[in-house]
Amino acid sequence: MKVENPTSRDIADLAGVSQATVSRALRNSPLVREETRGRIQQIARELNYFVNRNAAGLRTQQSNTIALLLFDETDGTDKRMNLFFMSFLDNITRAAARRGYDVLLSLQQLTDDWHIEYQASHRADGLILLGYGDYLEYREKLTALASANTRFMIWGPIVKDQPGHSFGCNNEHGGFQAIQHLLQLGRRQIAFIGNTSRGSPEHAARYAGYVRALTGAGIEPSDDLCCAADNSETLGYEAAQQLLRSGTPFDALFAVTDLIAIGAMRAIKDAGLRIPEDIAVVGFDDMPLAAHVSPALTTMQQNSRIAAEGLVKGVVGLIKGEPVESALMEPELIVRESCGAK
Amino acid sequence: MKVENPTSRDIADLAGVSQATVSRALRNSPLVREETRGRIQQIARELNYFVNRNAAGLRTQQSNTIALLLFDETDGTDKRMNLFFMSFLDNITRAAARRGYDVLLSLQQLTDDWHIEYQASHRADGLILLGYGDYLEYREKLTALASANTRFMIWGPIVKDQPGHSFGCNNEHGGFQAIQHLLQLGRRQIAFIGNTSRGSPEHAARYAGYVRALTGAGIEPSDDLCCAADNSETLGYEAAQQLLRSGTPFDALFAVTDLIAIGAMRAIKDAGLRIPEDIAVVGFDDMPLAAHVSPALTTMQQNSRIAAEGLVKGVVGLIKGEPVESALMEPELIVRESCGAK
DNA sequence: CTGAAAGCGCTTACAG
DNA sequence: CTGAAAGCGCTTACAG
Repeated sequence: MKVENPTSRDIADLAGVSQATVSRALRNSPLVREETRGRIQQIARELNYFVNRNAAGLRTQQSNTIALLLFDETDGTDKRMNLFFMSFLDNITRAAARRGYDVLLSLQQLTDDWHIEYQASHRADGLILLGYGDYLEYREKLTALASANTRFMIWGPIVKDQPGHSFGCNNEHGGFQAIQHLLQLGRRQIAFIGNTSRGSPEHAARYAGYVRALTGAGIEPSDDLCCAADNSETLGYEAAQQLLRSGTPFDALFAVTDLIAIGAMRAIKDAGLRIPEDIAVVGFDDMPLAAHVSPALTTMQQNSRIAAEGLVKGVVGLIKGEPVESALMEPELIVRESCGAK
Repeated sequence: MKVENPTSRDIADLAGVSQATVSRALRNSPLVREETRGRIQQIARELNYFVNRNAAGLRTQQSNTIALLLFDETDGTDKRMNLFFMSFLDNITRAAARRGYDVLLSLQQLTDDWHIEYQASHRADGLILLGYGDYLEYREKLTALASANTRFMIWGPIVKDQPGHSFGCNNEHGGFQAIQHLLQLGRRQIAFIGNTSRGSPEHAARYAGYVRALTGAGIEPSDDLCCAADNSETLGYEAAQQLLRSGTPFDALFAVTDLIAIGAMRAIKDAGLRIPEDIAVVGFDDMPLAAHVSPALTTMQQNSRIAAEGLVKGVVGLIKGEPVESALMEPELIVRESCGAK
């Protein structure tokens, strides 16, 4: 009774129906009489039959797969990946599975330009792009993707005139909240570390929130308390060192990412200062590390479950031809020790 | 000239050859005259053509895809994933890509039993199973997989009579090296935290290395210095607390994983003791966190690039019907601050 | 409610 | 070196 690699035809033979009826029954078509359907499904189960995805995909021109393109900006020296992505991955596969989609993983650099290939080769019905970095650099790639009619969602901010759809975090409001929190704790000289250039719109938005909060409190943001740094622990360390050496005093520091914050905290400690007593620190991301550094880092959390849901819902919508809007989710302040609130 | 969704037939028409010749040319068959081949490939490039994977897969009965099944034992309370896996994922996709394979990602629980489906549905040609936990519990699943003729590699130890092939870390030798290191630094009362039961053979093997090293140095391993704990920071904390309270003095601690070590370090600090002065600590895994805790954790590193290579090479071998042997790789001692060597 | 038939786009023996 | 033809295993109009 066992067939090696059963096909719908094998089931049809055993059930005494046509192959077409088997196909219908297995897809729960109401066209098939319930009794027949049950019998067929029973046989399929016994034979350990599963629909051949290649055949079904060829026929329907779908793969029911989403390609997840993760491009991170590790520069070779700093091989650490953005740990926030791990739970992101988890939640994305779950959100996709809930909708009947598999997830194809790729962690190549975005400098290669075979992303289009995923959809063109019918391996994926749509893409999700995850990564931090200089969005201006990607602009061209995104345009190519869009013009190739690729369905894709970008994890990131809503950027004017950027091709495609995105789902991201309300970074401006996140930055604002972080500073509000520090202000409420009585801090007045709040330094900022992060890249505020147009090339990293997410970080620039967090900076904009920083400026708005300070201005709203009647404090003039000072260039002397602002130091640029890309997302790495080492660069955070160096930036903090620079701020400390510049002589302009500050009693709080908002780092545009946790990784930068952690580097900065090390610099502050190396300078013999205490956290949060002398300098309160707030980060952004809530990567797993954040809860484990000492003191534990207060940070703006990006909920990866919500993010994953937004992205997957987006691509699936695009795949199905439904109208999709770019959207933002709200980050949440997680109060730990580094800000001095506890 | 642009065709919406070009097929090999479109190219054939444009090149004035048969569709079969196009197929051959695109696969670089030496059967096709070089001039013809070049012309065809040129046209394919211009049309942005990519072979329809569903059609090719249906014809060849292959998917050129490996499914990566990640099952972790997060108990709901501790949602942190084993961070070691992130770079593992990265290296696995790269190793697979090098061999022309895509990677399908799944992070479902192994308690579901659809893994067989991946191969039966022709979505993947083989599987890689990643996860820590009670291997005895998985035994049944593995047997089912094997009897369904599924090609799979397990990341883990070589277990007697376990179905399938595995690639893992030489945990016994790793444990041995960790203890050797502590002994060389003059520590004599070395505590152990970790699960030594048969259910976690990897951890049990590390314990075996611990015992061998101590015995070799003429030290009788003491049950009073050994405390069981599964892989979590919280459980590591509690286990260390228990050891400290028990009254049996110790000047070093070997934790069977970094996560446990990090929890234990917190307990040691909370007890007012210094690391490494009072108690030296060594972990296992070298997860990204390890370098960032304070003091930085000395640990046995598992090289994820080598691990990924071993696993991918294994499945691909199985897929191609080549003989595959289970194997082990050697972990490497990474000396940081927590052991007191620096 | 069911069946016969077409066709998705490839790869590959077979024939020349 | 090239072409005509079969067939991989489905899904789905079309007909009854």
